[in-house]
Amino acid sequence: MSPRKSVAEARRTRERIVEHAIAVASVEGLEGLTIGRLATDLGMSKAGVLGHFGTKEALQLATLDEASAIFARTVWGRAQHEEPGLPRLRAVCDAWIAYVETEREVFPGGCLFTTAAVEFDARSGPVRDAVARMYRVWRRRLAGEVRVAADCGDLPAGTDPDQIAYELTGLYMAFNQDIQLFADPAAAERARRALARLLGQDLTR
Amino acid sequence: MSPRKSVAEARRTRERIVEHAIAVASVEGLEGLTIGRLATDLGMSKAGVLGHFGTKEALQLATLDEASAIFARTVWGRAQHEEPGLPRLRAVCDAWIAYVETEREVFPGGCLFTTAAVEFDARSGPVRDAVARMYRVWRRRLAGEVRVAADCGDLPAGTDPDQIAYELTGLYMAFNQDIQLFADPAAAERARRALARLLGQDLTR
DNA sequence: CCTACCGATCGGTAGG
DNA sequence: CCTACCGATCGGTAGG
Repeated sequence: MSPRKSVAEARRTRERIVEHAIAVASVEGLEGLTIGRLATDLGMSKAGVLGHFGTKEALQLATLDEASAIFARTVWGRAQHEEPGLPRLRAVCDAWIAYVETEREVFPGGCLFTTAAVEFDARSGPVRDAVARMYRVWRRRLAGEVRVAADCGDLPAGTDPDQIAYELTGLYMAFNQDIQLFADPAAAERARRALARLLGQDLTR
Repeated sequence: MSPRKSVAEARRTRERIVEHAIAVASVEGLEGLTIGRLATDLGMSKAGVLGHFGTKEALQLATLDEASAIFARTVWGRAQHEEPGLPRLRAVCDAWIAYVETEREVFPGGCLFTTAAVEFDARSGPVRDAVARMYRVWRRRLAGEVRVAADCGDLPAGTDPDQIAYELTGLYMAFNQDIQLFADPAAAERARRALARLLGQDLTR
């Protein structure tokens, strides 16, 4: 019997649980996510699932954390090599559109953050706090990139970074809705047009 | 014993249930809404609550219907006397901002439609269908008002009504989030500025 | 509108 | 990681 292998296997099991929890939560919400459902889907016992986290709340936080890592990797990571300012901002927004459009296997019910934000925005507790913190970080990063773009003249002088970050957030919420609620094939096109108005992006490229 | 009075009382009880269901659902969601919770809050038995609707799904649909009536009355109703086109569109958007800001007693957890849309956008069934239908109607009305405004020259000639309606939806989703998740006092100001950009609205009036 | 009840499922624990 | 179990609550029904 090898303790090392056992530890590695346990970690792998935990990863499997979280990965599936993300998929379930994107459809049912973080509250609709249940231990029993996860156990059945993964062919485990409820105690086996819960043992990795202790409480449902800890499972929710772990699910949120991993979703956050995927989002950062997919959207922000892809734009990291671009120059700070408008080039990187455009790359981020393009990656964001692709993320909402193509990550349907990871998030079959759409962006988990949109779901979690609306689900917990009227509650209190650690999950709500985690969601709010993630949104704040994301908005601050967006606004920072807008600021650099404005400072170097790529965006108009009077540009308000927080305002643009706010409008970008709304743009992607509506985009997510067009895809999830209406399954509208024109959704991405509309999102890109809104983006063009906001950032003066070249539509023809 | 008066059958008429009894019927009227039953209707009044039903209205009380729906009114409270709206408040609870705006915080907990339409799935988080439970018969037992309603019964306790209203000092009734579960059977007494459920008897008015038959099933939880029927209760959810009744709650959604009443919320829709309130929304239509508060947002669209207030602008009805304005001239079709940009004047009415502006009045609708102003009323919409006021609605999100001030209807906190009716919707303590924020706009029920935002919550319901995200909660059901990845599911199937009558509730999802009802939510989608309501959003479609609302978007079509908005787009119609934009079209009139563009036709009579109050908005630029190339204006795409569906595009504007899409961007307006996103604007209000982000606005709702700023209020609910961040309790940001600058939320309304930001929403008005986004509106100004979108509709060329005069900010000084 | 009530009491009394149903089977199913919830999050979680004990003990191994 | 499992089985076996806990009290609480879920939506819903029977009968009045």
